[in-house]
Amino acid sequence: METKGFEPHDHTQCIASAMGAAEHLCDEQGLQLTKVRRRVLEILLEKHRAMGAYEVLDHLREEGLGSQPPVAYRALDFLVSNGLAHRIERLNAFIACVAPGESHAPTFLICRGCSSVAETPAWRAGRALRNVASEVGFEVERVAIEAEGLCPSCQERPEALPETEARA
Amino acid sequence: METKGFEPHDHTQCIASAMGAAEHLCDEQGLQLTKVRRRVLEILLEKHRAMGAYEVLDHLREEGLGSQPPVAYRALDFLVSNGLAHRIERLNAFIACVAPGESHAPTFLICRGCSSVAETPAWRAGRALRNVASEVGFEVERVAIEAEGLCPSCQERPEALPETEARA
DNA sequence: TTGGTATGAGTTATATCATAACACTTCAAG
DNA sequence: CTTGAAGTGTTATGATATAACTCATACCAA
Repeated sequence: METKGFEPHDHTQCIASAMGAAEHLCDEQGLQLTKVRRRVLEILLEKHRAMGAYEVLDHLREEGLGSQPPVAYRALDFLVSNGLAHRIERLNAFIACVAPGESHAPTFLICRGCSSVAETPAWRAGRALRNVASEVGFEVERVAIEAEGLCPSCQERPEALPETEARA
Repeated sequence: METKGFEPHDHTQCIASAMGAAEHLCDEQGLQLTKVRRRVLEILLEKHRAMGAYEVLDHLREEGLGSQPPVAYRALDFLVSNGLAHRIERLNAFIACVAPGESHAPTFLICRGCSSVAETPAWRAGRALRNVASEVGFEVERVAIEAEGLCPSCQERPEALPETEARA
């Protein structure tokens, strides 16, 4: 698994393989990849960026697949619970998982310039966190590791950016 | 710095020293620790847990220090920007920093049983994340590392807990 | 077939979190 | 003193999320 999100790539191929992996996983685990759930995953994959629940809902509504918030939230919860998508806490938004099936502590690099999000394999960060937790007897069930900053292309054109403020 | 949040401790002392550190820091950096800001920090320290902005606001309102959301949010933004408090993305909530002044990637252990939050020094997790980011040219400005799970005492009484679901 | 049960979806209403925009105050620097 | 920057007060609204209940469907057992 590589860091994905800041580089161009064959998107059609990328969607097809992710949907294939999702189908495989659901089949294997006896999960129902229903119409709404499938479509939500496709939408996330097509846009290939973090999307708010209401933005996803707009698409569903246009397609006559549901018009009220719970429809989108339930589908997103299903995808997140089963590792097909992730929730970006920092953005209150969702993004398709780039490597469903692989167990991984999802780790994200969030660009404050262009709002792109890359998922990256920070094994060591996840492991280090678990080690610290176990030292105090904390039992980790899930982890969110999120970095906010600037992606390579936004570093090159600092003019158009929002203000940077003092940070902790 | 030690992990704090799951252990009893001398709370009066803890508040006094944190307020002292805050005053010192503001003095040093020419920041205004105004009445509202000071009181919000005290409230966070007194409760010693993650609090939503509206919960903080309730306290301010009772004390005649402001009654509308922006009052609380501005004070909280000030505290967060200057490292006196942290925002817990997972909870949309805020908590006083246990070690203001020390530069640290804030890292939290969030108990889903009792909602307690411990801040812990996961240096290695932060460093590992920065290393990964730099490999793809991402410039990290701030980091949120949050683990959800069970604190030691909630592990001992699993009856009263909310459901655990499948996790990614 | 019928009826039970489980899961998912539809819908209404509301809770919760957050900020835009503008007016007013305060206070220190020039 | 006046001017400008920072902070605060207030109204209004936007954005995110879930409770609670109903309905539809699939599947299985009697």
